[in-house]
Amino acid sequence: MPPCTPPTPPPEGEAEANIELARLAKALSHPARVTILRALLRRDTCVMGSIVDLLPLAQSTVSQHLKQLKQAGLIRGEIDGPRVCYCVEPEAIERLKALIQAL
Amino acid sequence: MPPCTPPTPPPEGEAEANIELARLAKALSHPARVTILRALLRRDTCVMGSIVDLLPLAQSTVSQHLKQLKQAGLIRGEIDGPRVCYCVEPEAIERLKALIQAL
DNA sequence: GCGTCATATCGCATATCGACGATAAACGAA
DNA sequence: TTCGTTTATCGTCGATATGCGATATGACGC
Repeated sequence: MPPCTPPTPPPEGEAEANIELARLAKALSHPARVTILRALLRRDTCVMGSIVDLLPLAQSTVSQHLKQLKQAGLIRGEIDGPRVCYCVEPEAIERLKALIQAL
Repeated sequence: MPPCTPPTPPPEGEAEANIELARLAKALSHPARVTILRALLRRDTCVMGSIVDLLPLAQSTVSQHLKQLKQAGLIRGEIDGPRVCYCVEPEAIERLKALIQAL
């Protein structure tokens, strides 16, 4: 007999939390995106050009990664003259931390 | 001028941490895998058959997801008679929590 | 207007993911 | 040994991810 406790009913709203966590985790599932997020958190950079310099990737590829981070709600892009200034969404980061910590 | 601090050199060993975090995040990047991990953490189930019952997926698909969780080091499978008993690797979970919290 | 700079998007190639059914492999019981 | 139960693997498929160069878009200065 395997060492298992009797099956408990899955807590309320767990399915939604699982989907939300999976979405956020997916956004972090590529080293380049983790690198970008960390750089933005350090506030080293916020402009595309300098983010590209951090990575061995083409500008278009970096733009795609930024798009994914934006779609996951982890970052935001504000138009700043001819550039776009990216910054993190602190609430989303906190949400991610909370979901992971609750595991 | 965008509101950026002067560029700081990236901390020591950050690239490795980014890769490690991306690997762990990738393992959690699918709702089914989050569901499985949570069930194992609750110790509701540990055998394939009951895990399959939790999900609207075929047995072979669940086996694939378990394989990915195992390859990421988040779970372990112990042969228990004709069955396999899966359980979480607490150290890996703690590592994940630490990496996320350090963001 | 025109050109320039910075960024986003398009189009394409390749690789990986996620799903399934079918089958193989391992084990206990009869 | 043979059968049934349980899990892993294989082969295949469509969908998605990742990368690039080329091109479109948008904002500014002239």
